[in-house]
Amino acid sequence: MASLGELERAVMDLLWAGQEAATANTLRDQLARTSATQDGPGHEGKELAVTTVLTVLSRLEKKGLVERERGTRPHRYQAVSSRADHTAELMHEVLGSAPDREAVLARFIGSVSEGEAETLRKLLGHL
Amino acid sequence: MASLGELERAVMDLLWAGQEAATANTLRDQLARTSATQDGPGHEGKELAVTTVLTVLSRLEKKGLVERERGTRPHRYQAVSSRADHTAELMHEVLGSAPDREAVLARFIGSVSEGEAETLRKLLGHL
DNA sequence: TCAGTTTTCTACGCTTCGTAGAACTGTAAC
DNA sequence: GTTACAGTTCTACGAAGCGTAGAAAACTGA
Repeated sequence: MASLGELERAVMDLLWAGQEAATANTLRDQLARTSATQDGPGHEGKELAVTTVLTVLSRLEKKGLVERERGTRPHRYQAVSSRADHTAELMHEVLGSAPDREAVLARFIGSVSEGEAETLRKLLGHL
Repeated sequence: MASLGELERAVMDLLWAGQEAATANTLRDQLARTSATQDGPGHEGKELAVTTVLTVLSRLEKKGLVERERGTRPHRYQAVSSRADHTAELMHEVLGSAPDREAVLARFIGSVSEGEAETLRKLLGHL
């Protein structure tokens, strides 16, 4: 249950980018703005209904990616884990499903940039 | 377009396991047998229709995971790349979607077993 | 209590996947 | 070369996931 839809991902990106918990309305506005800027001029930002955003947030909550404060009246939503954590977890998930983990790691390392290889060496150094 | 359904995955597992190209019928039989043994006794193997297997193979072909020899009359199907290659590619895909690649790698390395860390060190050594 | 805001319920259309019948096609034997 | 059969493609349906949002319910401030 790892894959996200397009809008779900867009919402997660916003939650991961912002450091504070956000309300559905805030997110709705940000979605309008970001899609307007990123998709270039002429492609006006999607004016989503707030209910749409709320539905998506509920689904993300059910998936365990988002948690909400139910106390405050406009509920505030935030990502459960950082994007980096989440992505790393995904990578482990992908890797975990393989019986030949070492072979996978070999292939993986084989196609990593030199800069990243260096990063990895450093990270592995102090273990 | 990375995720596979349950049956699609089962078929890929068979294609990855066998070294030779297989026909739809062969796969149908293997599916019946493997699900019988793996799921324990009492759970009889799924007797799928051959058309079902063919449909799945077509879909896998469209996804670029499988290729078939159209020359021979019972078409023969085989995985385009090894499971290890495929999995490693998936990992790169997951990683590639992140703007903070180094942070992801750090988290990833952080939760790798010591044995695998050793493997990684060796792999990174001779680059 | 009332009006406005926020959340939940319900729903519809689209796509993917498991599943397979129906129809078509190639092949081998007669 | 016509026929019978194995193999392949076409078409389709039901379930689930996702984008989308209206309608209804719940809440809050006045």
